[in-house]
Amino acid sequence: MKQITKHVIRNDLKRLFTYRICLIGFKRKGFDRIYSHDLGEEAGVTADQVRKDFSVYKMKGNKKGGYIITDLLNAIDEIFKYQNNQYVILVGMGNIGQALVQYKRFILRKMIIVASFDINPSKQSKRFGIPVLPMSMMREIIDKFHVNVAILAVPEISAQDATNKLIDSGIIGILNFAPVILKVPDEVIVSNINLCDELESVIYYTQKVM
Amino acid sequence: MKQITKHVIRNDLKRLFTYRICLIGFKRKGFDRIYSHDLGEEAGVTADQVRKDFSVYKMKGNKKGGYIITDLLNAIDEIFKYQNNQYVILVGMGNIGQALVQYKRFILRKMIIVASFDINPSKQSKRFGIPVLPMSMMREIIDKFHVNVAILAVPEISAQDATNKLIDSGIIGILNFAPVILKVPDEVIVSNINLCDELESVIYYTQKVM
DNA sequence: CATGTTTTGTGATTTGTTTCACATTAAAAA
DNA sequence: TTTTTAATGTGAAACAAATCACAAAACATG
Repeated sequence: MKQITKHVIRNDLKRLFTYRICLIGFKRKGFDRIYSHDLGEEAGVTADQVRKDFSVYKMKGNKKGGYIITDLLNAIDEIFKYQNNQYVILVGMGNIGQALVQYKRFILRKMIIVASFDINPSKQSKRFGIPVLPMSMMREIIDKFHVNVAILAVPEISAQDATNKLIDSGIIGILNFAPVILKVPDEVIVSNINLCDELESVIYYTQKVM
Repeated sequence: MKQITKHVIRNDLKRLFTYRICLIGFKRKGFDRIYSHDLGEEAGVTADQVRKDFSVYKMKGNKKGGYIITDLLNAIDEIFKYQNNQYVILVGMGNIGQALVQYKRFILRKMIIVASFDINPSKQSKRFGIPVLPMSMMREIIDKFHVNVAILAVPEISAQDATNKLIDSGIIGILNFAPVILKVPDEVIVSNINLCDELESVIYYTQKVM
């Protein structure tokens, strides 16, 4: 029962996500090549760091000519395996849950919320674009769509129960918005997003600055 | 114009947030003392790490008796200065923005969204519990409530413009939900929450496991 | 009251990450 | 064609973070 906290993802992999955002931006602006220096500037890291990261993942550029943006994007896509749609489920149709269901960007990245679950039957009748189902149907949906990953957006108090049910139904990865450290078996991945902590940390640092 | 990315906050400070969550949980269960071992178990870190963290911040326990939970919570509160209400503003009343405005937990942590801003006048008439104002009123509100920190939940395309306006109006800390690396002056803190990246990283790791 | 046990507190060590330094290469300039 | 310049690529060095090991303290027990 080891808990893997926040930094589920290694820093260098996180930077790959950042690089991708930047690269897409450069591409949109009409560039097709990029120097480590410029990408670093955009991504907020040193040029050394950029080259080192690419070096680790065997992404090659051209001496003097920089990196070809499309190649980099393809390499990153390859690392994160973007060929196929990834089906996920969502538990908890409160404020956060509803926002996530309507969040368009997931689909652009081939991540599809196939269904959401809520204990409250009144939520189940409302129209959200995807089915809102009772918890009892969880296993059926997970099996049907071969779902591995769930987004957990339930209140703190029911987070652990929901987690147990998810794991019981075959889920092995959870993106958790509840401010609770979930107890899960070793093989289950948990990544926590704590909105209060994030906001608070910004406030903390702005006060340090002054 | 240096961008401070994701890890705005040092790892040890992040762990303090985690410890607090756990400590509140233990307190609720009726404990008033805690051993580093048990807290570590709950927080998903080693007991050594817990003691080391507390040691760094001069939080003292009692040999053989463990730590007094209330003392720890007070010490953490002291580090993050929780005496006063912290006023923040929100920009962008899309899905995410609306969810954040209704997010109860901010208030429990004395973080109060005093107003939100949206260019769309139709949003301004709707009832969300707090005023939804045109961008032109930003400076007035920031001055009135001495706001330092803003939550940015606008579409990617308008994120940089909104950021410029925020900084221009005196904001020095931004919690950014737009998938863009914002260009800001050195003294401005940016913390990025990229929901796609987070979900994707969970998917990535579940696929590694299998 | 002495002895054993449990837990904190922290310097020393190890491990991990970032930065540095420079060899290598390719293009441009002379 | 040779020289200069500007980039990548990566091992080595420096730095940062986590773990280890154990001394010190407090309590429990005989």
